[in-house]
Amino acid sequence: MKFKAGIEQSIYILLILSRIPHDHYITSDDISLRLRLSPSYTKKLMKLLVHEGLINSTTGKNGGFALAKSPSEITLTNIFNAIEGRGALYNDSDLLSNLAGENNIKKSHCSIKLVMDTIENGWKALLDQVTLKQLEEDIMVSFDVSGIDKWINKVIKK
Amino acid sequence: MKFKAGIEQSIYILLILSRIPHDHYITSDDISLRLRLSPSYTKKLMKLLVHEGLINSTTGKNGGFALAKSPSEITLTNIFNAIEGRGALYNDSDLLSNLAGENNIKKSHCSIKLVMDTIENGWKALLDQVTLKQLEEDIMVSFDVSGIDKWINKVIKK
DNA sequence: GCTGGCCTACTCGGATACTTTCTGTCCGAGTACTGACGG
DNA sequence: CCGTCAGTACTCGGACAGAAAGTATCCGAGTAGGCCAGC
Repeated sequence: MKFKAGIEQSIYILLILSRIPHDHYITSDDISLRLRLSPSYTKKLMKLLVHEGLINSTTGKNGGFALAKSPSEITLTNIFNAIEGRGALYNDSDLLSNLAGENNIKKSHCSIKLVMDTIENGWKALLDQVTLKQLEEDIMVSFDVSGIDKWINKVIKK
Repeated sequence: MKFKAGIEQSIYILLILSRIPHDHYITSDDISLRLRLSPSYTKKLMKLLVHEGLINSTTGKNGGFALAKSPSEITLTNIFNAIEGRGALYNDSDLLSNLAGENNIKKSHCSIKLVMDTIENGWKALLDQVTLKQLEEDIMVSFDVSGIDKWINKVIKK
């Protein structure tokens, strides 16, 4: 039970995309080069982000990726759903009926499942509070972004 | 990113142990038989629970396991720590320095790491609110436990 | 000189291997009961 | 008859495979720009 590494990588990918001027694109290869990630896996992640509707992709020469929403509209929940999928954290394997014996269940729902769902919802609520915009602002405090912007201007395409 | 199946299994193991009279023991094989779990893996899980100090084990003939704490003192956090380990949910892979370029970090800590830690703490707080006693009471509502207690009286040893 | 079509180069996208984690198994270490033997 | 001692049966405990998920890769599909030929 750990975050996929892809979660962190996606965050950085989106942070880069958030600094690209409107109507411009950047290739996945440029991003993976900068972040020193596997180019193929970066593409795979970005594909997932496209599916989730967080970013747009343009194919062909001068193609690339761009943010589909404003950074303030993208939350960690979105990223989490895109990369980890929407499946529940917890799937009960019906141990309760084994424990209780057959024909002894009054409720259809296992109460442990209920508790777990509650926890999962609380967890999602935590993720929902954090937007990409916030992360970006936090990052900007910790170092000078001009170097990044300079690099971005070199690699973006219209 | 999912709960290990072992988490749920451990919960049920502990629920069984919580209904055993004081100073009595039950073997892992009896438990795995009742819950229809792999006997070996059940032992493995219970070993982890012993390491965490949640249950006691006695070896030898008439040996077995028993709860080491009262159910009200055992939280989901304890179980989680025992099974999943105490490692952080999130390990940053220092992508920030790749993004920023070397020699450009003002702060020593990546702010994303900070956000993630905040979320992880919130998550642990959620788990901490749920005790084994609560789970037991919830379960008792949903079905008749007399069948379980009867079975327990048959298999426990002093 | 302008327009249309074709070609090429470059992009994303999906099917395919490799690695790590999780699950499950087997055999050895240790202890309490049991039974026999001797006093 | 009672106490002691050794054997045995049963338990947990740790080292060893198999399965599943996560990570990384390669090659094909598709598009936009550039070049050339024809008008």
